[in-house]
Amino acid sequence: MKTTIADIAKQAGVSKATVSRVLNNKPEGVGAETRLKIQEIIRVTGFQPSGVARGLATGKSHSVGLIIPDITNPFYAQLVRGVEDALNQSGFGLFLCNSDRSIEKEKNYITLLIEKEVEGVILNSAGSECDCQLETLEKNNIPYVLADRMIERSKKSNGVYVDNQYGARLAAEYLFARSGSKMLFINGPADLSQSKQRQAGVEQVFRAKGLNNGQLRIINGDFTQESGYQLTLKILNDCGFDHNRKNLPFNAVFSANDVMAIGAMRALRQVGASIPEEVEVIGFDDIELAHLLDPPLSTVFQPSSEMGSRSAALLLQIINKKNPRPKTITLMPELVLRGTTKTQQEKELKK
Amino acid sequence: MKTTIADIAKQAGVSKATVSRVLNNKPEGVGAETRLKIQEIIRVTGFQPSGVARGLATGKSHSVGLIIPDITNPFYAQLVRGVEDALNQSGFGLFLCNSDRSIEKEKNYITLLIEKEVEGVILNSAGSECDCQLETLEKNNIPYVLADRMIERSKKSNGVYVDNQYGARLAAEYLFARSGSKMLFINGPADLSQSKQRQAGVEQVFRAKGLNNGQLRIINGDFTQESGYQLTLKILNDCGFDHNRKNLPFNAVFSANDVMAIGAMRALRQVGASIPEEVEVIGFDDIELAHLLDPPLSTVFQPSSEMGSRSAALLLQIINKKNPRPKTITLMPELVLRGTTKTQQEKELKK
DNA sequence: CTGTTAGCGCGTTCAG
DNA sequence: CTGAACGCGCTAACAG
Repeated sequence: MKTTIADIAKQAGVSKATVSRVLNNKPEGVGAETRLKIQEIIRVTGFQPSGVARGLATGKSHSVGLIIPDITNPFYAQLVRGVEDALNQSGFGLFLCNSDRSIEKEKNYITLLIEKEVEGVILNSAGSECDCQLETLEKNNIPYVLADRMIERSKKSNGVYVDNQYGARLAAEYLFARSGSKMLFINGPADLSQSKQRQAGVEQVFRAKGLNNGQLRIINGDFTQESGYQLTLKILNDCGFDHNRKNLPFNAVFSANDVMAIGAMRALRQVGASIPEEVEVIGFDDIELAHLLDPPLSTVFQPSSEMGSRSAALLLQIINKKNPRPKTITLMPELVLRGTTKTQQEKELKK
Repeated sequence: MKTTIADIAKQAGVSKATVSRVLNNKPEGVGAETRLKIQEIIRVTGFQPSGVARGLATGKSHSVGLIIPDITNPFYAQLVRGVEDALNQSGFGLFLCNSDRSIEKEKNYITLLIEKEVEGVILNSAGSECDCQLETLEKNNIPYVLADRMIERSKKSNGVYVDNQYGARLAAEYLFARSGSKMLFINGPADLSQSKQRQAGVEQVFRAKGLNNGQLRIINGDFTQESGYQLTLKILNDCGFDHNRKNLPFNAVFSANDVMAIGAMRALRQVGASIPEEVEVIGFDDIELAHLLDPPLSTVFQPSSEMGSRSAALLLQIINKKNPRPKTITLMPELVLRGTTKTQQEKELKK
């Protein structure tokens, strides 16, 4: 069968304990000669100790879980990459879980992760109102960090966030800069913390500028390209938009992610509205392909990969008991102006 | 501390064995009453058995590893999603590993996975020449399936592939259809099986049509957008391309993946070559955003998600001993014509 | 139908 | 410096 620590011990003519000691690089407790001899045997035999058995004995599985909505979304792919890289440097394994933002799937995954005895969980998943999953985690005494997903109780939790309100403000300030601007804000699902914060940012600018209700329309999509497309198209149709009459119900679109922005652009193009001349568009995320679109998508950049690596680093800190009290890290987004917005220069000129 | 099966047993006034039996839903061996009683205790106490301990006892970790180059690449993201979904349905956990196509990283990950005692590995990673990782896997008696990555010895291995040669032929046949066509083929890294097969496909059509050497130029990129851009631009410059003289060194580009195709498009646009009028472009993969580009990218569709789910299903079969002899599944790619190619209709008309 | 006894492979005392 | 013995939490025979 599989070779074990006992086999190595027998071959070396020593006891399992000694082999264990060299396996774990215990500084002392083994003679230099015996150590070399055992190491040699391990080398030639290609022996690998069982992490499972070790986990049982030490209570450390050396693996963590990561729950995200969907790896297929480029934003999460970046985040996962950041997590994975940071984790791997510390020799940790990563269980990947796609929840599709379903609270039920998320619960099942948490159950799975607990069974796997992960040492920690990074969570970015379903809605914000139900936090029973976190209770389960806490009851089982397994630490977690929230990535880009604030929830009510998260004030007491560890988390890595991006300042969504600030990001939304950046976009809103740009789009509301010219007088007579009318914005369509395609927000994410209403129950998400990100959505609430971004909406707060938009409304903050809206109020500061003293605009009227006709100048801001907010709808909620589900982050898919299709929803951005359908929602935009519906509004266009409902308003009885006629390209010849140039009666566009808005001249600016701010979308809570790039993918929906792309959907919106598709709808706009379909009805013959030009971008950015007639409608300016700003997305959120800055996925890799955003600058490859035509016109290249202006957007609010989120440091997704960094959010992942910081989350992982924070979790590792907690696991190593280096971090007693809850800590929150906030990363800053940036406005990236490209082809779907009129240039700043042009705006200056018009003044 | 953590509650264990022994605690439950004590509370129920039975032995650990009995609890274990209801935990594993052993059809018989437990009285209906006792079973209900134990189930109730488990429910209220929220007890979850340790998969680690179970793994040690049964030799089944109920988790598998997946090694891919980079989750950030949309193609792999799709594949991972397929794998994860299929695995999760069977209650398996997934260790995700990004190798960056580095043989060393790949080896380290395999070591990690062996320590984790995964029950199987799905592999799509580094070059094709070194197969010592597979030997390690075999020596440790852990089954694996190759996903979209044929290697020399893979004839004897389980694998799920897409017919790359056929896919390349589809593209080449289209692009070589009109007389006087000159194709630039941006292939992937030369050592990859996919690259070899695609090149074979292109050359097969090339020979069948009896074309001359001036009509096909093959270069190797590394699947990044930047490489597609740089390589295309270099060729354009080396030929002393002058937009006014209309001396384009090729009128068709076939790229081994969509991302490089996008890079090539960027280069073409930069020098003022129109797509598809002056240069037709076909990519490979059909990533989600391909049809959102302007013009929408024509490409060879690969069923990446299905490749993932089929790989996982196959691996599970093997794990369950249902699949004694090596099996190979080949999926078929499809040519998707969109805006970067002149339409078929137009070609018909010109005849 | 249920309890007892042994391990699974490793880490960790505690003697020697 | 080293070995024997025990335990991690659970499953799997084997008894009763």
